Amino acid sequence: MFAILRDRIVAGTLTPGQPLHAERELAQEFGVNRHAVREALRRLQQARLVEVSHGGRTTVLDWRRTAGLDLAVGGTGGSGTVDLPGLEQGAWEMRACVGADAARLCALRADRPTTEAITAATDRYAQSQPDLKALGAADIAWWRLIVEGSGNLAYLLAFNTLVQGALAESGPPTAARTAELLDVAAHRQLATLIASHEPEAAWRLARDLLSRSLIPSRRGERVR
Amino acid sequence: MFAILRDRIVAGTLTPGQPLHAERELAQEFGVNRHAVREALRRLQQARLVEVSHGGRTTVLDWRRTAGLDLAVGGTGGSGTVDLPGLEQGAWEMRACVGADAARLCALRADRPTTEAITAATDRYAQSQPDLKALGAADIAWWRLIVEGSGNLAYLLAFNTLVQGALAESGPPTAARTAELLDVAAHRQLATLIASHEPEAAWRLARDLLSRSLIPSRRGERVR
DNA sequence: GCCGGTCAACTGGTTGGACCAGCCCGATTG
DNA sequence: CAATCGGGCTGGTCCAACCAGTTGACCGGC
Repeated sequence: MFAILRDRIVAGTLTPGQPLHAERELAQEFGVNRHAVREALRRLQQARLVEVSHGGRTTVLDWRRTAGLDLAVGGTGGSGTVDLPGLEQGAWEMRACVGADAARLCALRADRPTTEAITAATDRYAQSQPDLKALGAADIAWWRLIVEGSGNLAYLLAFNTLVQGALAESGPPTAARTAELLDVAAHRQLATLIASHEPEAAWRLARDLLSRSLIPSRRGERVR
Repeated sequence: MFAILRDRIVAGTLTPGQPLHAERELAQEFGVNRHAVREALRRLQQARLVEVSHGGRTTVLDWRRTAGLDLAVGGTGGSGTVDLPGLEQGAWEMRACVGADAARLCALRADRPTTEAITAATDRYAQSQPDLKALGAADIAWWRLIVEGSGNLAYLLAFNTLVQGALAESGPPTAARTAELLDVAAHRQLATLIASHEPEAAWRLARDLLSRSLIPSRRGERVR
């Protein structure tokens, strides 16, 4: 219900400004109770995909202007992720951009316990090396420590969204992503740069490391 | 109802793993019908602040690990923004980081109509100069074009979240922010760099422009 | 003919109560 | 003691009203 309407909105089947059917009608159309409709509409409202007004009709919003990053992660697992061409590519670019700055801020701000925790996590990361799946999980845990160490709440929340959303379980990792995961040396070096508080070097290394999984952008090439 | 529970969770009054009261109890406590409780819980669930399981009890999640960036923007206006110390500072940093990369990608990818639209928006921006409020609105519209021109959907969605959330209407602009808004020359120059497809220079200028409104970070200084 | 108030018919918002479905845990029973 | 069963909790769904705003057509007076 929620997922269906959401998909229709982002797909453009329901255009911005267009009034949705009345709750009672929707209930009949979907063969479901009106309360179920209302809960779905509440979720659409929170996702800022529709606007409801007491007495008036519920209208579709322009999601490109109103929807938030959490659009990338459906609901609590079950609802299914939204299918937006280009979103995954964008998520990887965002990971590279924000991850690098998080490493920089972490090198700038992290206190002793934090840097030690990162070093310890680096060892755990190295030890889970043969298994790609375990490596991926350890990589996420490792980055989480850095993002937390950056002291930037917005980065932390965006990190959660990306991990649970567009970056989660998108099939087998690409060759570039595999290469990134296997480069334990770079991870170790980044941990060292953070521990020794070298923001600029940490930023540069993190940027290089995270940019590997990106499809190179050429002039005029639009992401879809 | 939603806002109250949300605030209790992020404030730590309700700790992760702790089971929430039953829906029927919550309805009685808040003096409201159970259906209203359910709608609030649905929203908490979508915000990934609680986990509900049929038959079991609804439990509080660790929002630092699960909540997404949209936590920064309450609901549709009315619900009120969450009060999370440090979130606003983090949001400004994120704006600087993502905005700069968006400018870079825009310079890399934007086609002719897009660059022309940006140039036109720059003029509109310059013309709304005396009024700080109008200038701020024009600034947002201007940046929106750049973010859209970057072809990165994740940036666009995050931009929406930031604009409507932590960055929205937080009192009068600071002196640094005012200086940024009044620097029409920098805006114009950035538009030129984008139109002439110079990603590196665009990135550098955007980064400088957007970093002005930031509180400088010193070693060991944690953002709260 | 135009203006302005009124009212009926929508819209979403809330309520109460009943019942279904899944989980948990203690009592029962082998 | 262990496996099983069942009752009483949990959330999930439904029906049937009624409240509360909004809208627009209608009708009277100017």
